[in-house]
Amino acid sequence: MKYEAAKLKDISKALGLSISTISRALNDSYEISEKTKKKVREYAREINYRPNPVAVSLRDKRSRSIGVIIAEIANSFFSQMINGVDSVAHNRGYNVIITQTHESYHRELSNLNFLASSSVDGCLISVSTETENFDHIIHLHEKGLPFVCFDRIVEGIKTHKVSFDNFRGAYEATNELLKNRYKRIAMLGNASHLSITQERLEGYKNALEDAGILFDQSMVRYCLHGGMIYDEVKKAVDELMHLRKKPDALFTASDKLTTNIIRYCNNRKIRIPEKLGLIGFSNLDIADLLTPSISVIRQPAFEMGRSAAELLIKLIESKHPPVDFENKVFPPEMLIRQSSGL
Amino acid sequence: MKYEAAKLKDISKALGLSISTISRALNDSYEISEKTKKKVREYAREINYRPNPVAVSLRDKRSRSIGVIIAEIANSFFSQMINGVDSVAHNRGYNVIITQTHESYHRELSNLNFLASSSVDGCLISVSTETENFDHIIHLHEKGLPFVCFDRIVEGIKTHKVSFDNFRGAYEATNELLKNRYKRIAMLGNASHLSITQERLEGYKNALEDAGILFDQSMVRYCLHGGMIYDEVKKAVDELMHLRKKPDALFTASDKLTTNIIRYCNNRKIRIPEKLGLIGFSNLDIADLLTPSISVIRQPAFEMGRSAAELLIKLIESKHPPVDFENKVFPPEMLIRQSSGL
DNA sequence: ATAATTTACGTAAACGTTTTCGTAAATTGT
DNA sequence: ACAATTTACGAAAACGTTTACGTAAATTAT
Repeated sequence: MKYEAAKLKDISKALGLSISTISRALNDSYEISEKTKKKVREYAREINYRPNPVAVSLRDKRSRSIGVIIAEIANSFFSQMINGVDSVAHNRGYNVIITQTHESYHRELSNLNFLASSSVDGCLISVSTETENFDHIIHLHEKGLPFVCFDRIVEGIKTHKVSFDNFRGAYEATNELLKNRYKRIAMLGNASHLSITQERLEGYKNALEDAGILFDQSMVRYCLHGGMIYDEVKKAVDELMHLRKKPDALFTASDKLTTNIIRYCNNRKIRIPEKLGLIGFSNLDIADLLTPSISVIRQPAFEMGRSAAELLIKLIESKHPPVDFENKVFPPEMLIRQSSGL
Repeated sequence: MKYEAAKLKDISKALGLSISTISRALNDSYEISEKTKKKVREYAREINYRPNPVAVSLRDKRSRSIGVIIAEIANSFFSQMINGVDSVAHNRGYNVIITQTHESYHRELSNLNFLASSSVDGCLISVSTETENFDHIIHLHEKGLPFVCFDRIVEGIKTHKVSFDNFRGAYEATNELLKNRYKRIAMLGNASHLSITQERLEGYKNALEDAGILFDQSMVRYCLHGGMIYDEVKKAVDELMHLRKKPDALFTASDKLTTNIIRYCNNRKIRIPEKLGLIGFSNLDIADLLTPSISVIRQPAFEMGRSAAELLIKLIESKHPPVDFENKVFPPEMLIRQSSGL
């Protein structure tokens, strides 16, 4: 026994009216008498009729669903962001289809094709760390599929963007360490070609510069997988720690990097903040429970998700392509705790 | 300019063949000559044709999508579980639509209606803490919508279930505390009517009993929101801590309860494990990084997700309703660390 | 050589909606 | 009283597939 929902035909037969009359009655058309409307509405409610969204999608050439492409659900930044997306999408009657790249370009490609062929009305995308070429996205965008980029920004695409003030976050974080008299501050970044990595690097550089400290390329290391793979992080920090002049503080430029550095220091018995000052990007809501509590740059992920979803839906529902595009930049929330100095 | 995907008609016109011939060629029908098939396939590939899934859904009366109802995405257990669901669903060509209840019965109801009317082929559900009546689920299930229950089990529904050995997890956790010579072990549980809460309570009780300790009702407290709301947790622990004979150890029966207890102890400067032994359910992957490191009962969330998805898809794709139903019970992974005693 | 069968394709219906167009019946206007 | 208009509805097409059915042409069988 397959699940069968009520349809217009059922109401039509039951009331001896045509299908089109039923449809119009339920859509409150002026062409239908109040008496008929009432009768139809009552019966529809009785059998719990809901328009079949698949049929409506086919007819309207829109599915009322939006696709989301992110790296990992099991990442506090993204899961909070999805919450934001979800909250506005559901309110506006849109379905959300979430796909993960796990930081793989290949999966990003296949997810994107999947979403496009699934007739989503638009797409929210934060590219994978592996993605260096944006042709797949630009191609679909040019064919008319609405996109909103968030977090990791795609170059060369004319659309709305929701991003974060990575420069300022990194600048203030570095500055916090400087203020606490750390002298040799290293930076551990995500994949070097990502927009966010470059912006964070600039913030870090500028803070050093403003403090009169010479920028030293050897104090910067990148992790292609954004900190997901512990061994990659370990290798990078090991290198830093074996420099002739090793760092006395560390700025970590992603969520997973921050937690894996803490794991590293635990393993190596490196005391934070005495031996190594630490401040990093993180949206983990228990960063304050660690010992020492971790100073973090927090991103307003939920609000960013809301904003991205709103922009996308606006794009989808507008008749004409907008003349100019918004670039919403969210400010960092600096949560200064123990790890960045006492 | 709206996004327009290639369709059969485009190929049909281009090659001067009928739409049905194109369709059959692409579906490798025996009725079409190899020569034609080749020609069609090549052109289809050239224009990147993909069948419109909405049209296919309407035709086939199935959408190749499954709905998931959980409490919170931003909860490590659920996000890991979704990863598992996602991994098998995508392999089998199914879409995953995730909805959150935020532990509200009302939202569960509306999400379920939304999914059912969205023509999902089946549903994976872990009920909200507020849900005490399962009629909405049973009703849809009786109308033929396939369900698989996981984690929090629904009573009175004849279908596959994917659960966790809550009894054993609670038993072993309590036992661990007993082994370390804690005498007055309290339990902090999720909403009392949930299946998981009752099973965990039984495990806790049995461990006490086997150790010859009298079960004391006043040592058990429940949090209706499963630990989501700090004040609710605080109130419950405050009560425990103001008992004449206050507990010397605590068993927390959910993810959020465990982290919020740690927050409570931090605030109140209660030393773990000296003043209060602690062991709890948690799937956080940084429980080992806290000081002290937290002993946890870990649930194989990813595997549970995979299993649930596999069972659901099997249900969806089987012609006849299965004669008997599986009840997969996953064993706990006990990660004993410092918080439960030295 | 002619009948029977197979091959290779086209036509049309169906899935459940919405909407354009058409039209009897009822109402209004003069 | 008759024309003009409005009211209230039905028939049918369209969205993009898949597939049952029909059928010329090609092949095989006798």
